Amino acid sequence: MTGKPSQGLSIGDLSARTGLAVSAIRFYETHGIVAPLRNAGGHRRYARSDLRRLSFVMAAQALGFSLREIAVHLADLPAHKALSKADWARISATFRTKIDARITGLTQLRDKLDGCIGCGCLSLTQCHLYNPDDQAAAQGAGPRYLQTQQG
Amino acid sequence: MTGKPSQGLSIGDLSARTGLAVSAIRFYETHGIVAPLRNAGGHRRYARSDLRRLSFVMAAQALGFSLREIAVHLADLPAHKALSKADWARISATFRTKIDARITGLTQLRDKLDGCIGCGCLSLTQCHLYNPDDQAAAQGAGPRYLQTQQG
DNA sequence: TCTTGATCTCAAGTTAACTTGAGAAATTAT
DNA sequence: ATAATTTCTCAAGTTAACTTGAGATCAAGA
Repeated sequence: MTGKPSQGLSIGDLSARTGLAVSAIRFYETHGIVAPLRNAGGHRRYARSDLRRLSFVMAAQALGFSLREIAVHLADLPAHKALSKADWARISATFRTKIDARITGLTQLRDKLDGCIGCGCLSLTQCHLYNPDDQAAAQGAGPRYLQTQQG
Repeated sequence: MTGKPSQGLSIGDLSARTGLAVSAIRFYETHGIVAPLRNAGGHRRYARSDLRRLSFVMAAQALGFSLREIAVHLADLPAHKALSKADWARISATFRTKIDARITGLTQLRDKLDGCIGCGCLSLTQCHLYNPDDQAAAQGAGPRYLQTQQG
């Protein structure tokens, strides 16, 4: 800890409390997720609410959301000003919806996978697993340039 | 379609039937996911069972599993020989387990997120969301060099 | 005051999962 | 037999999400 609560938290403080690497926190700044002020010497000074922002980012990422998506949601909030409980509740609710959707998608795909074990289908054209509907259900990994809209 | 069923499927056939790009199928080969034979001219010739392999890969990816994980599971199977129904059932069952785990993780995180809305916690040290237990629950995105073991 | 230690900036490297491009053979269609 | 496709190989580019390294400056304790 810096010991000087007068000027807010240092990047090292944030790192220590969130477990994020200092470099990651700086990286997030370039992506508009946090926007710290600077002290006289040019060092970043964070508000306590930034802890909450970062915690939200970490949670959302663990749930499989991309930084871009997350940034969009955080953009809805006051930039520097502290997050109110209402703000937090609002974005949390939005995410709850997304999480629910994702769980639903996974459940459906699981069930269809079960179905496919029995059906022994080789023809993908009629395989449950490759209905376009399901594709949207869970977007997983990597640079899939086609069809990777944001759902 | 090639029209000559004598020699198996061409890479273009696979592409047409799975929707995967030709380049992606070649890429998968370098990662040990498919291992086609070659005809006289050096062109790849796939078995029908490779359609099933690729379909499995696509499904698993949609569920958020990495190619590496998928490759490990497929390595359990006979390389060139056709997948038996039993083989398919076995890996599907394994994946079912993983899917279940993922759903469980998402559900727990959702509930904890709900809890956090109410608690208004700013101290991450005691926030439900950042219990190490939960971290393992869902590994989402990106090169997280630390702590990204394989679960 | 001086010496570590923390930060700063900026460029470049890394992993995953592919795509794009170039130049050259093999296949297929006419 | 030709032209038009398809494939082949291999190198290099792309996106996301960060990390690593270099050289310089700021801050804090002995």
